[in-house]
Amino acid sequence: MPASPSRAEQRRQTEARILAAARRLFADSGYDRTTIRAVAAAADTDPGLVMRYFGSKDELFARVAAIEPDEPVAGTPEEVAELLLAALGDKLTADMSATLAMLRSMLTHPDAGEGVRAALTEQQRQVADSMPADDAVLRAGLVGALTLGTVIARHLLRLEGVRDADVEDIVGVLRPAVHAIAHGEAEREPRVE
Amino acid sequence: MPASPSRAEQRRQTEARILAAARRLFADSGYDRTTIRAVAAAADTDPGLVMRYFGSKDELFARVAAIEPDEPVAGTPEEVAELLLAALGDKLTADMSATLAMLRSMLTHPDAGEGVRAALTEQQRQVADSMPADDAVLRAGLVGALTLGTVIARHLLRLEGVRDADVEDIVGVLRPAVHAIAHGEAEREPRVE
DNA sequence: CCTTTCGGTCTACAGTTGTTGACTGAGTGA
DNA sequence: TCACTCAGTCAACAACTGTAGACCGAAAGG
Repeated sequence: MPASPSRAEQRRQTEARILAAARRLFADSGYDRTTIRAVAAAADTDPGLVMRYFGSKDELFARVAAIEPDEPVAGTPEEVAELLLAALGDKLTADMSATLAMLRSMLTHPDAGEGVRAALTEQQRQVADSMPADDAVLRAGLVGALTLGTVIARHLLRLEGVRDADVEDIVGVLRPAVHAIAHGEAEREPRVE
Repeated sequence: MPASPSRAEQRRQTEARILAAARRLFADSGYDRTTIRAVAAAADTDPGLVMRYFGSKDELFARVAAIEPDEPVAGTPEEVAELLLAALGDKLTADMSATLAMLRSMLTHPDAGEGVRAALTEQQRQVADSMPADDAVLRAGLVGALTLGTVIARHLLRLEGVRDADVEDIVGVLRPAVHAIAHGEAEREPRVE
């Protein structure tokens, strides 16, 4: 066994521990209430090291709270609605360490919401492009709002009934709603599989 | 003109200035980033006074971030859905100093989300009671999620298209969705007025 | 008019924060 | 082997925080 791993390897491990700890703490406690000292302690290292490796608290946060954009969506309005429902299902299923960090911290970061806003806006444009309606941007925005609200309700507020429902049940209840918002009238829901 | 208003009156005015300043700052910057000193400065008074009048930062916060519960809702599922839409319309219309404080600060307060969660849960119970479905709690929660997401999208994120849309348009787009979530199938939307 | 009350101000304290810089010791390449 | 690099440690900083308490001066009340 390697009693002393190579220096490069050691560094990689330490950085990874810091990132993991930061992710967890930012997600649990938000930006302000997460201290460099706490991150260092949780990563079993020193505050000075955290600074040296990541520059500043803000840069560390940026590394951890970066939002990977959703899959691009396109197609007929019905197809887009189904794609959005699938994406929502993913957001409700995944372990959420990233999304949670994104949500809680973004809402507590100095320029709060900017990250979430950017991500939602991007998705919104794509969705809007797939609809002919002249209130397309509004409709696309409202689908985003529904998604955001649902994720917050489940993961952040842990709202009774939403917290521990099956993801398929949630998506099932939301399906007619998403279709109704995305294109004028409610669709008869397609039998999946 | 009263060069020197009565002592009691003076006190009332000062307290009011402090409360107004606190409401604004908590809403704009969240709990942690709002300091007693900043509140005092904005109210053109002294940090010590703020402490003397309100006890602590936490008590001051509780005073301004208290959520007044929504109107109770009841009736047939259709009626309940319409009541919820009306309540949503109100939330989108009002100047939101209270609701904004509630949202932004609640999400940044030490025990974040507890207030929002409590308010939503109460409304949720009422709504669930009005539906026969056995997934009533889930459906009620999702209506709450939609409401929450929409308010956040408009006031906090200021999402393009949602930010400056007419409230009636938003409610109009959301009507079939709310009906679809609240009771299984989408209603033919009632012609209002 | 004189004492009491109390709104308002000022100073200070103890703790925490992000951040810096000097230092140590072990791994690394010549 | 020896100089060098660099991961990791430690102590300290300046700024800022919530909070406490002493103090002042004018209104209130007898």
